[in-house]
Amino acid sequence: MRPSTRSLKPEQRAVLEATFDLKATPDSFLTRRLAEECNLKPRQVQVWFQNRRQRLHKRKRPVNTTSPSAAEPPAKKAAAEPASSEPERSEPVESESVDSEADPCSPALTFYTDDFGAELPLLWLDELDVGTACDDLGSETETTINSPAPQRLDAEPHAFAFGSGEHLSTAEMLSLLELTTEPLGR
DNA sequence: CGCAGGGTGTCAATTACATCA
DNA sequence: TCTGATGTAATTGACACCCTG
Repeated sequence: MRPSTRSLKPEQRAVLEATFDLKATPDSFLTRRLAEECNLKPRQVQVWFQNRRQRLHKRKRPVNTTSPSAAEPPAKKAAAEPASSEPERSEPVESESVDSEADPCSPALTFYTDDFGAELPLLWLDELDVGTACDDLGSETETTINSPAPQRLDAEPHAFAFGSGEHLSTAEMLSLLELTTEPLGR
């Protein structure tokens, strides 16, 4: 709302928002990629996503001061507990972000809209070199993208595995992203 | 095979700053 | 002008996982 001097530029935020809408927890490669595209430090991108997730959580369930421990189990382990049935993990990727926040401030951003109805910032989607698209996303998703391998693929339930490979079509990429996140419902 | 340490990532909480009413 | 509320970027501390020796 307020364009604070400390805030990121609208274009940068638009890219991050759009990406967040599809993937709330980007892996290291995607983080670097976004940092590159947005002219930010990877750390900044990381922090942005972190804060974004935090904001989303707080909005969804406002801090209940009544019984914090009762309603919220340890929750610490959720950080690196991908396969577990953490309800929170799947939620942050709802809609809300792009529609309500990115839109008004994304003048120069070009989005790709596929038959899926999802929008992606072309800048990074176009350049993702994806190799082997795994058909079976249910348990072990392994998409290979031509770039340095992230350290912790398992950090996410359906993480991508970067290695080497060919191009994945935009539609395939989108479908992967769609499957790795909640349905956008747009 | 089991264990310890390093590296990495996430989350929750917190801080610092900017802006607005 | 001052103050409180709000939003955002960044930091800190704890925890969990993977990899390696």
